[in-house]
Amino acid sequence: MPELPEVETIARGLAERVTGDVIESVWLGQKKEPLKSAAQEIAVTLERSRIAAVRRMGKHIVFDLEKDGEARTHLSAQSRNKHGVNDSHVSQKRREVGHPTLAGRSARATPDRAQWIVHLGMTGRLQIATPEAEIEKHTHAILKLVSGRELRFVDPRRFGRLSVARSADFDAGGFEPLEIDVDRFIELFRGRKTPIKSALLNQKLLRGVGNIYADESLFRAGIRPRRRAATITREQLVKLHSSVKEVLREAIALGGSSISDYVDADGEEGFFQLQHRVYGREGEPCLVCKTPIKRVVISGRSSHYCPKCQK
DNA sequence: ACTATTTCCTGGATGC
DNA sequence: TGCATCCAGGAAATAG
Repeated sequence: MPELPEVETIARGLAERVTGDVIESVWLGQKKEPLKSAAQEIAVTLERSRIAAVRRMGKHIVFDLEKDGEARTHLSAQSRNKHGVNDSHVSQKRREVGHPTLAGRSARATPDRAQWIVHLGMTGRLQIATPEAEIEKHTHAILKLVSGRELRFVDPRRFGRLSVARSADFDAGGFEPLEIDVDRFIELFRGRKTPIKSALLNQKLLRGVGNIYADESLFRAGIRPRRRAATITREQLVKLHSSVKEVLREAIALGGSSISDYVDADGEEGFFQLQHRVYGREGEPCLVCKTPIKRVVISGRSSHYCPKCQK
């Protein structure tokens, strides 16, 4: 399940491989769940755009896109044609038609900017493939790249989401856990009656922390997941602030946690699952005190902790 | 304004 | 072996 460290790993891998490439055409599947923006809007925004950068925001992967004046000329021609999404593979010849006039180019010297936002949900994957490679079941989007490769979005459980941001930059909400300072961090939890575990999972507060890293952070900070956020001392929150950052940094360094079928952009597994101290260790001895690790459900999520080390 | 619960999804694991 | 049931969980929707 991709959380911040896994998404960071994937985004870095993709950045290495597709930055500078141009999206030639887009195919989107029939299933509607994976599409948060309208299919046509996604296709039109992506087609003929250059991938200027790939980065992570919370658990989202953000592709920064640029479209020059020439591309826009073709784009508007295509929009008028009202092609169905599944016909949106753009033919070679149309790509070569015409040249922008000098006037047209100077009038639009700044490239159009947009963003393609991908949330992987539970089982989403972005794979780089050759056109010959077999199309996997549950493939919901295929981007043909000018380099000749394809970028494919595969997601069996369809919890993942694709969207585009055009008029304004994408707002992922919340603070980046690796950037927030300790005072702001403490402020996030003031007056909150919700269990600290739930607060850590709330993306409007911190973006990117998921179930694994919430449990691991709370263990390192010695705080039980059910503790009401507002009752936690300043001192403990200072500890939690550093624990969250420590866990995330270590996980990123190891390429994330491969729990079920998570692999990075190169198909490589991460290794942080070997460092888990509580997550997935119900009944096993605490690595510090040997007390069996407990598992409880908090707001529908399994939560693991050591009843002796965490108060 | 908050907080808690339900819902969406499929595949793998489990049980009989 | 086959078939039904359960479980994983992020975030939006719904309810309180």
